[in-house]
Amino acid sequence: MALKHIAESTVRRLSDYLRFLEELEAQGQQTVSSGELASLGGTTSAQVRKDLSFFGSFGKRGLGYTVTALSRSLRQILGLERTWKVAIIGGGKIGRALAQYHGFRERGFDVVAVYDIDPARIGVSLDGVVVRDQRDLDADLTTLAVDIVLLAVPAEAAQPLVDRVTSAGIRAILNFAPVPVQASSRVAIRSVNMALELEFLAYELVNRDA
Amino acid sequence: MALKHIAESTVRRLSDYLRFLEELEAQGQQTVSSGELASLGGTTSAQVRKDLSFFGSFGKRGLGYTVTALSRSLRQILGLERTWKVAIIGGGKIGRALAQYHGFRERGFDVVAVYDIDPARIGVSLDGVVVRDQRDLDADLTTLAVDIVLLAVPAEAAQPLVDRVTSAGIRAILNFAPVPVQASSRVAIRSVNMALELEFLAYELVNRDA
DNA sequence: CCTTGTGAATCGTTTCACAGCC
DNA sequence: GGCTGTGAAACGATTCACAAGG
Repeated sequence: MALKHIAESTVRRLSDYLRFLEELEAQGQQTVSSGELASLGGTTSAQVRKDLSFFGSFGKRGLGYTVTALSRSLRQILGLERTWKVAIIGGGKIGRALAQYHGFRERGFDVVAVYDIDPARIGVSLDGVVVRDQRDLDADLTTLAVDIVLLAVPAEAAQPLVDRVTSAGIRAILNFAPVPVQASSRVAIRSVNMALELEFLAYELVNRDA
Repeated sequence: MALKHIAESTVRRLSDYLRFLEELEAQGQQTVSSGELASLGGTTSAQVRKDLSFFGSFGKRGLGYTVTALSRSLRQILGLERTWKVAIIGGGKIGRALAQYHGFRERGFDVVAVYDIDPARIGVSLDGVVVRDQRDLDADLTTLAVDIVLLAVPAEAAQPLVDRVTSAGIRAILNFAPVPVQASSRVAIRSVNMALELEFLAYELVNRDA
């Protein structure tokens, strides 16, 4: 299963579906239809069924999907049956906010270390994680068995750090620096660029129904 | 110009191009080719030319684009020739980090107000912006002439606030709550969901070259 | 010769529509 | 009757390839 390449948009929607399923589970709902999942996520029932069909067939015709079973299947597909170790590079405002963000741990992402180069920031404790010296980074990535690196550093520091952590074997990076970064196709990179999101909204404000 | 609907991906790339152009401008470079812009942004020269072609023809054959002229054109297309007033709802960790994030002001987005419902947070000053009582929100949105609202509140508070601010006339929202929110098609909404980005990376770690 | 601008071709995703099953 | 699963159709975005201009 999952032999072909799956579209990024599909994977993101699966995450959304999982969130809804967990809510429905908490409410004790037994089954759910593709139409119901669709309206929660702002998509269509056909889209939901197609998304799931890439990975198998999980529903019962005439009935829908069993909430708990589908929920478990999605967690397995998304690789959420284990916890993942996350290191944050950059102990500035964004790095600190990320380190203290509870939503990560809730979903199985454990922040195991935060790094900075500024001595004033090293040693500070953030929700139980102490900021470490960035010189220890390369060794730590291996000894701590870090899976995912979050980059919360200035623009000019981003690409060199991508190169550095990928050399150390990291294969997944979430970049918050306001600059596109590149790595080998073996490495998964996502960028979150908040200023760019605002620029998109500015564009929409100027051009929507114009 | 810009009559047809332009793909979101195109608009986002235009923001990237603009960033590169500003760098090149700072370095004093006079002209730039589509290929050069492409390699900076990790795309192709044909993509760059196609993106620009939706809005006009900005280059000279055999020569490329004049850095300053294209830069100005893109700023105009993206609606960045004016500043935009931004209000942040939620004075928790994320709201505070956003309020103090310098990257917004640098790109013409002025944080004019931060709101919270917790009396312990109200009155606190964040980089010159004082956290206000959320009860004042509706009136303030009009009197302060807010253009864009940033939502940095818990999941369950997000949709009600979307409804509330859109009723007050807001037409652009950047949502940081970890839940999809919906509004009329007159309103532009973007969501930044960091846990979802991590889940995508987890999926990639499990499935890439599998 | 170099590089743009763009129709045409390709590729990928979403939507449609219906057969199959509960 | 209701709802899934899925080929086929429609749609949309990217890439190709080349004519035209500097």
